[in-house]
Amino acid sequence: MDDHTTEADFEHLLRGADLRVTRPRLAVLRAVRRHPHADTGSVLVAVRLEEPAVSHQAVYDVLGVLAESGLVRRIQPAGSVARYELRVGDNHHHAVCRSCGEVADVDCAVGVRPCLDASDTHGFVIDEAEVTYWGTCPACSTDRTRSQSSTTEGTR
Amino acid sequence: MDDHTTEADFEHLLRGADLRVTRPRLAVLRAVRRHPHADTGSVLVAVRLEEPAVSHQAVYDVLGVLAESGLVRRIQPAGSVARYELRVGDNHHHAVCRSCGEVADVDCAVGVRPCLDASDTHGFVIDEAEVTYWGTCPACSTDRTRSQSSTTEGTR
DNA sequence: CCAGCAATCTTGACTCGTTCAAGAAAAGCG
DNA sequence: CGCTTTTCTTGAACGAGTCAAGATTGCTGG
Repeated sequence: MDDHTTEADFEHLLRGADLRVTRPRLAVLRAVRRHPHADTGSVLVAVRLEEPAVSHQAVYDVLGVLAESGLVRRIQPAGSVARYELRVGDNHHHAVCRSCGEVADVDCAVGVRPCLDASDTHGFVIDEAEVTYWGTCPACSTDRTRSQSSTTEGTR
Repeated sequence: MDDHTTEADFEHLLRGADLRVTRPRLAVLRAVRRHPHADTGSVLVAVRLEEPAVSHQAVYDVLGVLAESGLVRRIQPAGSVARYELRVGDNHHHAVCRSCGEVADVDCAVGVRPCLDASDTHGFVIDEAEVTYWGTCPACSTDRTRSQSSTTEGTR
């Protein structure tokens, strides 16, 4: 639950990115640290636990600039809203549950930069390869086994 | 521009998937064939060129069932709306332009099923690995070179 | 070839994540 | 300690996608 990144660390991160240090920004960073892969709404709720006066727009703005500055990473699996995480810099990937949307970190087996070498990129200048693993999370796997009958399951 | 898939082929595809053959569905299939990676709005416009009376809801429904049945593939890069393509069955990937959203097909260099072997999936049962290459398309690369001064460039 | 059922489509309202805009607040500089 | 610029608040708006109810239409069996 708790983490070792100190308040001062966050302050350094912000200053290092030429961003002003504000209460909303620190609160957002703390929220994202506590809730990896949280969507904007969850971040907003978490932020307001410590800073009740922060507007939803501020959270959108903050997450936006933090993502642009590379302090947080924004992920957005198909069919899901935007989610955020603090873990940046290491090219890791994500497993997404098709039924509940749960996200888990996955270190690429191949090592750093998985299959960044695409054969023919049609002239595109590629700077990043993102891998998303689709499947079923442990919780949903169990549910499925139990209520085997459920018809409408696969996609949607 | 034109394609070799005949009307009869589409009919077979639909019947094979236990789907009724309707004018809207055939029109959607033709539209997706003509416009690979088109979003729903573009598909709607294309459909109405031949079937003016088709509702937007019908297009959503049709694209939905076609995707569920595996007759079309739905892709949705972060920050983009849903896009569709006919090319299914071969595990190919996509290059997405960060500046204009253009999408191009990319055959994975590693062969079939790229890095589907994730090291630790935290108990997730993975059934698919999706790779998205992020970069700049040829057109946008050229633009960038020309107007080198542009400051706000990177993301967004 | 036609009746009947179920799947599909039309119409129109509505949700929800996200963005836009304008003015108030506060961070950091000199 | 003011000033300038960034950041935040407030409140409205946008747009992709969804929901719901009733009208149509595809397909099956007689």
